[in-house]
Amino acid sequence: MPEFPEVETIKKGLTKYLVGRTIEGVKIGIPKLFAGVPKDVIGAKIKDVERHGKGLIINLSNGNSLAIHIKLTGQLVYDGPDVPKTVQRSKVRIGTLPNKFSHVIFTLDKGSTLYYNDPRRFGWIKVVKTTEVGNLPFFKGLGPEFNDLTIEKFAKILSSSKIAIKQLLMDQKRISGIGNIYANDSLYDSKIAPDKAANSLSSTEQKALFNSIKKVFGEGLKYGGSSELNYVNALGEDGSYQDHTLIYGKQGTKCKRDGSTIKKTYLGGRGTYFCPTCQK
DNA sequence: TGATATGTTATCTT
DNA sequence: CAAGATAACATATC
Repeated sequence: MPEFPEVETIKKGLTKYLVGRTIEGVKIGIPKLFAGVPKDVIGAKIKDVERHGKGLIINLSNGNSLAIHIKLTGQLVYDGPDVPKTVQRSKVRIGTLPNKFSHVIFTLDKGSTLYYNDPRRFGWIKVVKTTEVGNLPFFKGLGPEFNDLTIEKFAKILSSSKIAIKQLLMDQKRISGIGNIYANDSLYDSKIAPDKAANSLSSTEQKALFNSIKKVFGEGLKYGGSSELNYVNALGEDGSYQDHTLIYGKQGTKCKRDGSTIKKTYLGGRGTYFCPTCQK
């Protein structure tokens, strides 16, 4: 799913290709996905791109911003004459551009285009004043970035609730950026059971988990994100973390540490993978 | 054909 | 009242 490593990868790509460009037009196929009016972005230059948790913000020169959340299946794909010929756009997840899921299309200067594709239409794009982005419910409720946390702050957050540790990690209001894949993998890596009460972790476990999240985030970035569903980067390329998950999606296979069969259950309505013997 | 996937938000329950 | 639990959202895919 699009979590920190995926959205950060998109942000880097968009920054490289969009900054300094001018939006010349917007074509809206599904109005629900675009809150705002085209004239508030047309003619504006793109200043920079920010990421907060799993959300993206494209700041414009006219005082407005495009606040974007791609949720499960959104894609932001740039196409233009400056895209290197060596780029292999995903055949499986995109095919041609535009395609039948290209619900919002931004026409940019120099013959380039930014496509917002979203088969499940869960995502959103909102035009708001740059100064008001922080008032949108999603950004307003967002907890601190995992990468900004020290072990001390992290430990304090964990000890604040007896909710299952996996659910706490995925609660964007407490810590932002962690979703189902990296929550499962980091808990496996640190040998902690997903349903263990967050406030019952020892300080050794807290540190192990902190380091494991850093590690799996690093791996996610290294492999360009996880494309097991619909994620692609800003140029439409697949990531490959889905081929390197530690435990996500591996139910029925053997644990690499002790050979036990990996189980799948549901915790908070979300798929949860764990080794029943080495995660305690 | 119907069960399945999930990030966020809304609503219900304790 | 707040924290936690559960349902809803949307729809392509297997």
